[in-house]
Amino acid sequence: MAFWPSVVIATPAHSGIGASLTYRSELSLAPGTLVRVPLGSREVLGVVWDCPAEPPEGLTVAQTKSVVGALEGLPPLNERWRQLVSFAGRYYQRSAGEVALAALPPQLRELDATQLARRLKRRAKASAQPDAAPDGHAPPAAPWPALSVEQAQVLAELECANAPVLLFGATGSGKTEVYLRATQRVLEQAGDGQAPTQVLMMVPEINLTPQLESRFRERFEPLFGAGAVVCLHSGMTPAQRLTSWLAAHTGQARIVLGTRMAVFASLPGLRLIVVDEEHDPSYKSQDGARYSARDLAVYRAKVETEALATEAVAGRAGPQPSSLPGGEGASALRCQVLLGSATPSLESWHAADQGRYLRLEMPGRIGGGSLPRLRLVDMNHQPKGAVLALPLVAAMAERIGRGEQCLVLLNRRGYAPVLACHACGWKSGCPHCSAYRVFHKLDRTLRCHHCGFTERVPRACPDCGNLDISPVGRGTEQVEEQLAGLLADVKRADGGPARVARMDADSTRLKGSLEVQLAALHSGEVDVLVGTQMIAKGHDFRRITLVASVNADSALFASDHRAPERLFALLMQAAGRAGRDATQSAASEMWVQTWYPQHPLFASLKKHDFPGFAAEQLAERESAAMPPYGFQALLRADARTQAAAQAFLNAAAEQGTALPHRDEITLYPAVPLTIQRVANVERAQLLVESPSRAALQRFLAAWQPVLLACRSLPEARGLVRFAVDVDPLSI
DNA sequence: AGCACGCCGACT
DNA sequence: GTCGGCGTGCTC
Repeated sequence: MAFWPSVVIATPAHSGIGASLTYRSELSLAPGTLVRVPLGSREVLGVVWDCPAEPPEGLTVAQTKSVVGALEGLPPLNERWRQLVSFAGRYYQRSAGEVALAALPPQLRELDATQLARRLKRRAKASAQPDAAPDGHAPPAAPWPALSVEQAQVLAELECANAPVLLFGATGSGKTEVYLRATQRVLEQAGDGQAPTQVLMMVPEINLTPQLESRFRERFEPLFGAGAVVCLHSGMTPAQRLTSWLAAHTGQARIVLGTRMAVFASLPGLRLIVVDEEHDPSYKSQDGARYSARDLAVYRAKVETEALATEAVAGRAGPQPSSLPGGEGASALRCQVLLGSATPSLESWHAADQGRYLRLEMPGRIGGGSLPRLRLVDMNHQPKGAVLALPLVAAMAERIGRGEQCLVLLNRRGYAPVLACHACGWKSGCPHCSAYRVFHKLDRTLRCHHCGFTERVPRACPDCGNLDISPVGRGTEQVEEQLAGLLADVKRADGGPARVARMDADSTRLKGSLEVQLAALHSGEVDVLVGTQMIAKGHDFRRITLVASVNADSALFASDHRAPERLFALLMQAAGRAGRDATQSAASEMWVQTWYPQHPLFASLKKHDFPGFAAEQLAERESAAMPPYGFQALLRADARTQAAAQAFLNAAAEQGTALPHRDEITLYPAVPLTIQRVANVERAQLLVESPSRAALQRFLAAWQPVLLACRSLPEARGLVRFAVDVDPLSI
């Protein structure tokens, strides 16, 4: 008796290999089993997708190789996980194997069987020890904070929701406490006999995991043991990732906290997925399979719920009566998804408008604090060339004198985005990219933020020798320098001089320096913090009462149709950093310097009226048949010449003419990207649009072999790579 | 993507 | 005469 397992491996989408490869095995292998298989002259890790006892048609015995072996001791990946991976592969036009293997910890690929067995044994031993094991319902170490009326209301409605929930909560409204309580409720439910209940908590950025991790640990480790909370993100070492992944896969970890990659974690007892700051663009992957972790989270919750319902009907697991009041029964047997944001994505907002998602609102701040007042500074009425408006500087000085702190936001690191010669017009262009190199004054370098090419700043103009070369525009380094000068005579409440600091990717590059800088701010050593958007996100600063955005205008008129949405979210999020301490919130302010104070975005922002803003934006999107009213994909091409990139795209469009659903598809002409060349690679793209998501999907699937063929066309010589981006964030 | 095979220039 | 350049093509 022999079996013919179909196995998925880490083949890229365009390798020409279909969904899976068929091998031979003397033993039956459960779907989801991890196996080592021969591939050419190598041996690779794969996942069994199916294991029939009959060989597939059109495949001879001579063509098939035998499975080398299964990874012993590792339970197979369950059907829901495989369904998620299959869907992601199909939807984002990649192979299931590529998605599956990318979702597994890289160390699993290199680990040999004996090593793995040893690790698993060690884990089992550790969990058998009493101190690591949860002993039921020990009281929490510290009393939990009382819930606000809004929080209690939301939690009550969440409990009976049977659709994805969009939690629309103002910054400071206490969304995190809602996540914690919802998590607690899930973890106290009994599992289905095979796995204890689990929660997936996602955040957009690695920077935000440590503080959330400590809150979750503090809350749940006393209840569920020391290993109950694990993190999963790309900043971890391979060994840590493997440990966390195994803990989640075996059910020892009850909470997985992570970035977008965590959406693929193996969680056999998954009952709740939280996507915090669900509007954040970081949830969309920009390489490999370009998936949206938020969208996949919604899909995953649906798959898990359906499976639980099926099991309940089959009576295999049966609903275990939980300790919750109100006779939960079948409604407890589901996996919920909770999307949280103060400025939801228009996609999620629209879904809530349509009733596909349940919208729950928390408009008020904890402690009754109010949101900061918006102060618009019309830069047309400020002295020419002023980086910081005088009234803003005066307001900051006043607050420093009172012992309060200020945040200055500028989305550009370095000293100035360009260096220019006034005699001959030379500018600090990058020789490898169609972009300027940024002047970094601190280390006297010109740095390309796209390819990394760095040189010392020239003493004179490289073209004409003129010594008068000067910075154009401003970055965080410059604003820090100017503020230090402008506030030099300002005294703090304790009589000392005002202190200005800067926080951006440059100042936090070294490990641990982010924590050091945040600590300096918290302890009051710093009065004014200048920084990029990283200071606008999530951090809970207690003594900030003034936030200023110094250069927001570029986003107002960007060609990207999502730019206003992103700007609104950024300013709202930044404003949320101010007045988090309710005793100070009444006087807190959000300053915005702009040349266009009449722009409608500011009118909505002033009223803190996201629903009004969203309605306007959605109306615009609808009239332009843009998402979420229409559906898009991009075909992107990288090549040695722009001509080759465009030739490939045009050929692909031309040869796509006869494909199914072509009449429901609009193909736009190939165009170069805004930054046309990066690291000497020319980039172009072609927009694909359709009013129907299904039509777009079918067209893209049928297009795939055409793209493969176009790759080897003579006019596409020099093509480096191509990729399809479904539901792109920017076009 | 790897890793083969394959057909043309500068070295022991 | 070989080492090796990276162009095409395959991987059950």
